Amino acid sequence: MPELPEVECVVRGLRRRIIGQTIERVTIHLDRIVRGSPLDLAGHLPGRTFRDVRRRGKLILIGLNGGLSLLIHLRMTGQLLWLDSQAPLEKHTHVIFHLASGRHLRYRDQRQFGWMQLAESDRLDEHPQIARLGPEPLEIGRDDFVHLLRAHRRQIKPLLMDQAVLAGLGNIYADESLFRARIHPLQRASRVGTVKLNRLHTAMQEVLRQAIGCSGSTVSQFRGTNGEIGQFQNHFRVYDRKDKPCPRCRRPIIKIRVGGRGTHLCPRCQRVPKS
DNA sequence: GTCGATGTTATCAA
DNA sequence: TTTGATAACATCGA
Repeated sequence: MPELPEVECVVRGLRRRIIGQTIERVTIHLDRIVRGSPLDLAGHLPGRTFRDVRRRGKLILIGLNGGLSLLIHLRMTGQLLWLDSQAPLEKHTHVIFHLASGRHLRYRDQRQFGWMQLAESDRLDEHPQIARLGPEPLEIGRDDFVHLLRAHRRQIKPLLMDQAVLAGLGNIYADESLFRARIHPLQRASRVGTVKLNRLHTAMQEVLRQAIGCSGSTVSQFRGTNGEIGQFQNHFRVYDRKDKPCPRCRRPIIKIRVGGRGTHLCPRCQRVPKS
Protein backbone atom coordinates (compact mmCIF):
# COMPACT_ATOMS: atom_id res chain seq x y z
CA MET A 1 0.00 0.00 0.00
CA PRO A 2 2.09 2.84 1.17
CA GLU A 3 4.91 4.10 -0.99
CA LEU A 4 7.12 7.11 -0.37
CA PRO A 5 4.35 9.77 -0.47
CA GLU A 6 2.02 7.86 1.81
CA VAL A 7 4.79 7.09 4.28
CA GLU A 8 5.84 10.75 4.18
CA CYS A 9 2.27 11.78 5.05
CA VAL A 10 2.15 9.35 7.94
CA VAL A 11 5.49 10.67 9.20
CA ARG A 12 4.26 14.27 9.06
CA GLY A 13 1.06 13.34 10.84
CA LEU A 14 2.95 11.54 13.57
CA ARG A 15 5.45 14.35 13.95
CA ARG A 16 2.65 16.79 14.59
CA ARG A 17 1.06 14.58 17.22
CA ILE A 18 3.37 12.25 19.11
CA ILE A 19 6.49 14.32 19.74
CA GLY A 20 6.82 14.95 23.46
CA GLN A 21 4.27 12.26 24.30
CA THR A 22 5.29 9.66 26.86
CA ILE A 23 4.55 5.96 26.53
CA GLU A 24 2.84 4.41 29.53
CA ARG A 25 2.70 0.85 28.25
CA VAL A 26 2.57 -1.17 25.07
CA THR A 27 0.18 -4.01 24.35
CA ILE A 28 1.02 -6.45 21.61
CA HIS A 29 -1.84 -8.51 20.24
CA LEU A 30 0.05 -10.20 17.45
CA ASP A 31 3.66 -11.15 18.13
CA ARG A 32 4.63 -11.66 14.50
CA ILE A 33 4.45 -7.90 13.91
CA VAL A 34 7.34 -7.28 16.28
CA ARG A 35 10.78 -8.31 15.07
CA GLY A 36 13.15 -9.38 17.76
CA SER A 37 11.55 -10.05 21.10
CA PRO A 38 8.04 -8.66 21.62
CA LEU A 39 8.68 -8.71 25.36
CA ASP A 40 11.72 -6.58 24.73
CA LEU A 41 9.62 -3.91 23.08
CA ALA A 42 6.95 -3.95 25.75
CA GLY A 43 9.68 -3.90 28.38
CA HIS A 44 11.87 -1.09 27.04
CA LEU A 45 9.31 1.46 25.89
CA PRO A 46 7.27 2.36 28.98
CA GLY A 47 8.45 5.66 30.43
CA ARG A 48 10.11 6.83 27.20
CA THR A 49 9.18 9.90 25.23
CA PHE A 50 8.92 10.32 21.46
CA ARG A 51 11.62 12.71 20.28
CA ASP A 52 11.47 12.79 16.50
CA VAL A 53 9.91 11.07 13.49
CA ARG A 54 11.71 10.57 10.19
CA ARG A 55 11.43 8.60 6.97
CA ARG A 56 14.01 6.66 4.99
CA GLY A 57 12.56 5.14 1.84
CA LYS A 58 9.35 3.49 3.00
CA LEU A 59 10.65 3.02 6.54
CA ILE A 60 9.42 5.09 9.47
CA LEU A 61 12.02 5.94 12.11
CA ILE A 62 10.75 7.12 15.47
CA GLY A 63 13.37 8.39 17.92
CA LEU A 64 12.86 7.99 21.66
CA ASN A 65 14.83 9.35 24.56
CA GLY A 66 17.54 7.13 25.98
CA GLY A 67 19.11 6.26 22.63
CA LEU A 68 16.43 3.97 21.24
CA SER A 69 14.57 4.16 17.96
CA LEU A 70 11.52 2.35 16.75
CA LEU A 71 11.56 1.28 13.09
CA ILE A 72 8.21 0.62 11.44
CA HIS A 73 7.53 -0.75 7.96
CA LEU A 74 3.89 -0.65 6.84
CA ARG A 75 4.41 -3.03 3.90
CA MET A 76 1.05 -3.51 2.14
CA THR A 77 -1.69 -2.59 4.60
CA GLY A 78 -0.12 -1.18 7.74
CA GLN A 79 -1.69 1.87 9.40
CA LEU A 80 -0.62 4.05 12.33
CA LEU A 81 -3.63 5.69 13.90
CA TRP A 82 -3.80 8.47 16.45
CA LEU A 83 -6.91 7.86 18.53
CA ASP A 84 -8.54 8.50 21.86
CA SER A 85 -8.00 5.56 24.18
CA GLN A 86 -11.78 5.18 24.32
CA ALA A 87 -12.13 4.78 20.57
CA PRO A 88 -13.62 1.41 19.66
CA LEU A 89 -11.02 -1.23 18.90
CA GLU A 90 -10.96 -1.75 15.16
CA LYS A 91 -10.39 -5.11 13.58
CA HIS A 92 -6.73 -5.97 12.75
CA THR A 93 -5.33 -3.78 15.52
CA HIS A 94 -2.12 -5.55 16.50
CA VAL A 95 -0.10 -3.18 18.67
CA ILE A 96 -1.25 -0.36 20.94
CA PHE A 97 0.99 2.33 22.45
CA HIS A 98 -0.84 3.65 25.50
CA LEU A 99 0.29 7.23 26.06
CA ALA A 100 0.32 9.12 29.33
CA SER A 101 -1.95 11.76 27.76
CA GLY A 102 -4.76 9.23 27.45
CA ARG A 103 -4.30 8.86 23.71
CA HIS A 104 -3.45 5.75 21.74
CA LEU A 105 -1.08 5.25 18.88
CA ARG A 106 -2.40 2.06 17.26
CA TYR A 107 -0.83 -0.16 14.64
CA ARG A 108 -3.37 -1.84 12.35
CA ASP A 109 -2.51 -4.20 9.54
CA GLN A 110 -5.04 -6.28 7.68
CA ARG A 111 -2.57 -8.50 5.89
CA GLN A 112 -0.03 -8.61 8.70
CA PHE A 113 3.01 -8.16 6.47
CA GLY A 114 4.27 -5.03 8.25
CA TRP A 115 6.67 -5.05 11.17
CA MET A 116 8.29 -2.94 13.84
CA GLN A 117 11.59 -3.27 15.60
CA LEU A 118 13.57 -1.53 18.31
CA ALA A 119 17.09 -0.41 17.45
CA GLU A 120 19.86 1.72 18.90
CA SER A 121 19.64 5.26 17.58
CA ASP A 122 23.35 5.79 17.07
CA ARG A 123 23.72 2.68 14.95
CA LEU A 124 20.78 3.18 12.59
CA ASP A 125 23.04 3.61 9.60
CA GLU A 126 24.35 0.11 10.12
CA HIS A 127 20.91 -1.42 10.53
CA PRO A 128 20.45 -3.97 7.74
CA GLN A 129 17.07 -2.56 6.75
CA ILE A 130 18.56 0.89 6.31
CA ALA A 131 22.09 0.19 5.14
CA ARG A 132 20.94 -1.57 1.98
CA LEU A 133 18.71 1.26 0.78
CA GLY A 134 19.52 3.29 -2.32
CA PRO A 135 19.29 7.11 -2.47
CA GLU A 136 16.13 9.09 -1.79
CA PRO A 137 14.18 9.82 -5.00
CA LEU A 138 13.46 13.39 -3.92
CA GLU A 139 17.06 14.11 -3.02
CA ILE A 140 19.05 12.56 -5.80
CA GLY A 141 20.28 15.00 -8.45
CA ARG A 142 19.48 14.57 -12.10
CA ASP A 143 22.94 13.51 -13.26
CA ASP A 144 23.42 11.04 -10.42
CA PHE A 145 20.01 9.60 -11.22
CA VAL A 146 20.89 9.13 -14.88
CA HIS A 147 24.20 7.45 -14.07
CA LEU A 148 22.57 5.26 -11.46
CA LEU A 149 19.94 3.82 -13.81
CA ARG A 150 22.32 3.56 -16.76
CA ALA A 151 24.53 1.23 -14.81
CA HIS A 152 21.94 -1.56 -14.94
CA ARG A 153 20.68 -3.73 -17.74
CA ARG A 154 17.43 -4.72 -16.06
CA GLN A 155 13.92 -3.77 -17.13
CA ILE A 156 13.48 -0.21 -16.01
CA LYS A 157 10.32 -0.65 -13.96
CA PRO A 158 11.57 -3.37 -11.58
CA LEU A 159 14.80 -1.40 -11.36
CA LEU A 160 12.94 1.72 -10.20
CA MET A 161 11.14 -0.33 -7.58
CA ASP A 162 14.31 -2.00 -6.29
CA GLN A 163 14.80 -0.37 -2.89
CA ALA A 164 18.53 -1.02 -3.04
CA VAL A 165 18.71 1.14 -6.16
CA LEU A 166 16.23 3.86 -5.21
CA ALA A 167 14.39 3.90 -1.88
CA GLY A 168 10.69 4.68 -1.91
CA LEU A 169 9.08 4.01 -5.28
CA GLY A 170 6.47 1.26 -5.49
CA ASN A 171 4.04 0.03 -8.08
CA ILE A 172 1.85 3.13 -8.39
CA TYR A 173 4.55 5.76 -8.63
CA ALA A 174 6.75 3.65 -10.90
CA ASP A 175 3.87 3.37 -13.40
CA GLU A 176 2.96 7.04 -13.11
CA SER A 177 6.56 8.24 -13.44
CA LEU A 178 7.25 6.08 -16.50
CA PHE A 179 4.06 7.23 -18.20
CA ARG A 180 4.91 10.88 -17.68
CA ALA A 181 8.40 10.32 -19.04
CA ARG A 182 6.97 8.24 -21.92
CA ILE A 183 9.17 5.24 -21.23
CA HIS A 184 8.02 1.63 -21.67
CA PRO A 185 8.35 -0.29 -18.40
CA LEU A 186 10.03 -3.25 -20.10
CA GLN A 187 12.76 -1.15 -21.66
CA ARG A 188 16.27 -2.05 -20.50
CA ALA A 189 17.52 0.76 -18.29
CA SER A 190 20.94 0.85 -19.94
CA ARG A 191 19.29 1.44 -23.32
CA VAL A 192 17.09 4.37 -22.36
CA GLY A 193 18.46 7.60 -23.82
CA THR A 194 19.67 10.56 -21.80
CA VAL A 195 16.74 12.72 -22.80
CA LYS A 196 14.26 10.18 -21.51
CA LEU A 197 16.19 9.56 -18.30
CA ASN A 198 16.33 13.28 -17.64
CA ARG A 199 12.60 13.42 -18.24
CA LEU A 200 12.09 10.50 -15.87
CA HIS A 201 13.96 12.29 -13.10
CA THR A 202 11.72 15.33 -13.47
CA ALA A 203 8.56 13.25 -13.79
CA MET A 204 9.35 11.14 -10.75
CA GLN A 205 10.01 14.11 -8.51
CA GLU A 206 6.91 15.92 -9.76
CA VAL A 207 4.65 12.95 -9.20
CA LEU A 208 6.01 12.30 -5.73
CA ARG A 209 5.68 15.94 -4.69
CA GLN A 210 2.16 16.20 -6.07
CA ALA A 211 1.14 13.00 -4.30
CA ILE A 212 2.52 14.24 -1.00
CA GLY A 213 0.61 17.48 -1.55
CA CYS A 214 -2.56 15.42 -2.06
CA SER A 215 -1.99 13.48 1.19
CA GLY A 216 -1.05 10.36 -0.76
CA SER A 217 -3.12 7.88 -2.74
CA THR A 218 -5.84 5.68 -1.33
CA VAL A 219 -6.66 2.76 -3.60
CA SER A 220 -8.36 0.75 -0.92
CA GLN A 221 -6.52 0.63 2.35
CA PHE A 222 -4.30 3.62 2.94
CA ARG A 223 -5.19 5.95 5.79
CA GLY A 224 -3.34 8.87 7.31
CA THR A 225 -2.67 9.12 11.01
CA ASN A 226 -6.11 10.60 11.50
CA GLY A 227 -7.76 7.93 9.42
CA GLU A 228 -8.08 10.36 6.52
CA ILE A 229 -7.80 9.06 2.97
CA GLY A 230 -5.44 10.42 0.33
CA GLN A 231 -6.57 12.18 -2.84
CA PHE A 232 -3.88 11.51 -5.39
CA GLN A 233 -5.75 8.51 -6.86
CA ASN A 234 -7.91 11.14 -8.56
CA HIS A 235 -4.84 12.27 -10.48
CA PHE A 236 -3.65 8.88 -11.70
CA ARG A 237 -2.95 8.92 -15.44
CA VAL A 238 -2.41 5.18 -15.93
CA TYR A 239 -2.44 3.31 -12.64
CA ASP A 240 -5.75 1.49 -12.11
CA ARG A 241 -7.03 2.99 -15.39
CA LYS A 242 -7.04 -0.05 -17.67
CA ASP A 243 -9.24 0.52 -20.75
CA LYS A 244 -9.72 4.18 -19.91
CA PRO A 245 -8.41 6.76 -22.38
CA CYS A 246 -4.81 7.89 -22.14
CA PRO A 247 -4.92 11.51 -20.98
CA ARG A 248 -2.37 12.39 -23.66
CA CYS A 249 -3.52 10.52 -26.81
CA ARG A 250 -6.91 9.00 -25.86
CA ARG A 251 -5.80 5.44 -26.67
CA PRO A 252 -7.00 2.93 -24.05
CA ILE A 253 -4.58 2.25 -21.22
CA ILE A 254 -3.45 -1.37 -21.11
CA LYS A 255 -2.39 -3.56 -18.23
CA ILE A 256 0.46 -6.05 -18.53
CA ARG A 257 2.64 -7.96 -16.09
CA VAL A 258 6.19 -6.79 -15.43
CA GLY A 259 8.39 -8.41 -12.83
CA GLY A 260 5.31 -10.13 -11.48
CA ARG A 261 3.48 -6.86 -10.89
CA GLY A 262 0.43 -5.44 -12.59
CA THR A 263 1.69 -2.63 -14.82
CA HIS A 264 -0.31 0.09 -16.53
CA LEU A 265 0.79 1.98 -19.60
CA CYS A 266 -0.25 3.67 -22.80
CA PRO A 267 0.87 1.54 -25.76
CA ARG A 268 1.17 4.57 -28.01
CA CYS A 269 2.86 7.07 -25.72
CA GLN A 270 5.20 4.49 -24.19
CA ARG A 271 6.56 2.66 -27.17
CA VAL A 272 7.33 -1.05 -27.00
CA PRO A 273 11.06 -1.68 -27.00
CA LYS A 274 12.51 -3.69 -29.87
CA SER A 275 12.78 -7.37 -28.86
C1' DG B 1 -17.85 -21.32 -3.73
C1' DT B 2 -13.52 -20.48 -6.45
C1' DC B 3 -10.02 -17.85 -8.61
C1' DG B 4 -7.12 -14.12 -9.19
C1' DA B 5 -5.77 -9.77 -7.77
C1' DT B 6 -4.05 -6.28 -4.24
C1' DG B 7 -0.02 -0.51 -2.83
C1' DT B 8 5.74 -5.07 -0.23
C1' DT B 9 9.59 -7.74 0.20
C1' DA B 10 12.51 -12.03 1.19
C1' DT B 11 14.09 -16.16 -0.74
C1' DC B 12 15.02 -19.76 -4.01
C1' DA B 13 15.73 -21.90 -8.43
C1' DA B 14 16.92 -21.50 -13.15
C1' DT C 1 23.16 -10.65 -13.41
C1' DT C 2 18.57 -11.11 -13.93
C1' DT C 3 14.05 -13.40 -13.96
C1' DG C 4 10.11 -15.64 -12.33
C1' DA C 5 7.77 -18.25 -8.92
C1' DT C 6 6.45 -18.60 -4.27
C1' DA C 7 5.31 -17.28 0.27
C1' DA C 8 3.59 -14.45 4.09
C1' DC C 9 -2.15 -12.81 4.98
C1' DA C 10 -7.03 -11.02 4.56
C1' DT C 11 -10.38 -9.27 1.59
C1' DC C 12 -12.77 -8.00 -2.60
C1' DG C 13 -14.73 -8.51 -7.10
C1' DA C 14 -15.66 -11.25 -11.13
